[in-house]
Amino acid sequence: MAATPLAERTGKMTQPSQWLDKFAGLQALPPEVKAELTEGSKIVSVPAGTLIFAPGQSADNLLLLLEGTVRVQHRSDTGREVFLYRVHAGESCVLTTACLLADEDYSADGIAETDVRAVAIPRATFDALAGRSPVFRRFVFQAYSRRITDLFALIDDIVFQRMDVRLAGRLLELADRAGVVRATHQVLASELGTAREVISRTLSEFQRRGWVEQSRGEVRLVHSDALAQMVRAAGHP
Amino acid sequence: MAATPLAERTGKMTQPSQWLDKFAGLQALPPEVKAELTEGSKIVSVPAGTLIFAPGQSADNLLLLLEGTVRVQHRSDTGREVFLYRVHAGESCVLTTACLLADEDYSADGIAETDVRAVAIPRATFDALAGRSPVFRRFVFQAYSRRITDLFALIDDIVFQRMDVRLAGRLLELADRAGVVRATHQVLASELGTAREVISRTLSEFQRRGWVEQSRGEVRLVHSDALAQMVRAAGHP
DNA sequence: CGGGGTTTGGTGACCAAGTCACCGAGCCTT
DNA sequence: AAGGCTCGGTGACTTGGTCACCAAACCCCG
Repeated sequence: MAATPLAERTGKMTQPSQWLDKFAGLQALPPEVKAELTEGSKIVSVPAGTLIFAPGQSADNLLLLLEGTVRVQHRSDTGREVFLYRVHAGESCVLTTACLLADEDYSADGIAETDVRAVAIPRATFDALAGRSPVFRRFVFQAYSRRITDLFALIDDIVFQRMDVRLAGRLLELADRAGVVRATHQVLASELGTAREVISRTLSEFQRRGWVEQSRGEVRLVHSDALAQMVRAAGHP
Repeated sequence: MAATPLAERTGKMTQPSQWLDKFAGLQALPPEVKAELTEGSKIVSVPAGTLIFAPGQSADNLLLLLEGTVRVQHRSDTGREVFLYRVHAGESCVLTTACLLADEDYSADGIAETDVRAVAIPRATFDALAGRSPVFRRFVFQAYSRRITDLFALIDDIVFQRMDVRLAGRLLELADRAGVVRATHQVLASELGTAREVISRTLSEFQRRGWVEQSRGEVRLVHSDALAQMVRAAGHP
């Protein structure tokens, strides 16, 4: 499937319900509601790096990700940024919905980390479905619930967990199948809400122990068991 | 008004819409929906200290607070607790709703800090109204939106703000009209997700500067301007 | 190909905050 | 009055964040 950056096509697909398969919570929708959903939404593609939403502009689409990842972060009054969470394919960018129906400005930035394909459900369709379908409501609130749980976990990670453990965990998450993480120290620092120097020092320590190897812009996990072990040990002290 | 601990009365009040006045977002409901809401809900009172909801038990009421405050905190895997936010009269305990409709367990504790009176909207009523009324949906999502914004603010407070500034701000919030905060160092510490020693040291410093006076279990703000000034200065660096 | 600028990472010094261990002072109960 | 709490204070140490600066790797462009 060739990339069609920024292309938008109408929702009338040859197989209307095709993308619905990606979202378990929507399978149970009655057929006519499925039809309404596919009719009333469209598929959008955006290239990596696009700012998908930002504070000060009210969202007018709920996005359900089909491919790619979106990084959600918050820019504080002091100008600095905190990474909040990452939306993966098969998930919805659900926190925008609060603003959708509340007509409030979104308070976080969403940035496409990769090329992204997503279903965009406009406000009118969303509201209609939220009114008509209990299953759809359940889907939305379930997504909420998960996201909020994640945020709570993030908060106590920040408050209680040691930096080395958090970094180890993040490296494992970000590594590709070959065990390589393509990210600068600066990027890792902002993911964890810390300073670059701290990442540099911690990675040096990991390297000294033979757990990772570093080169400019990437970290190779050569002993990911040890990292995983560190994370596990910290989970149940 | 005498305390009637744990008493529950049916929602059929002499003036059905009386409590609705406390919630601006619900004023615009059409009369018949207001009636459905007051009929289908009840008013509950719980004494200070009651555990209102907790992880592992699925919530089955949405609470709208009429009087009192509820403290919401998260107990981490490691057993420690983080204060998340406080629900005041006129607000709803909205994060439970996600779990309400999603049938998921709530991931935080809610504790009545004072005697509390609240409207309890059971799952069935909530779902019916969410389906029937766009205004009600808007109310719910607006409450969400605010709460999430607060959580984001909390996160970057934790990540970027100095402890002394955070403590100053919290003292101002918790003080009564006389400028007295009734709380042990331990309580203040857990509100801010830090250690008691840090609070003790910071308060000693405030005292040395003549901003506060301390005695067992309470802090008197004798120069709250200075505290406010410190908070203001940190807000826009 | 070589030089200048930019991006990335490394370091040391310092400060802020969290942790640990321990103590003593106030308070309550009986 | 005595013993047992809760509450707060303190010193020593570790971890993490900040600042100032430098050096190596990369990039671009003439």
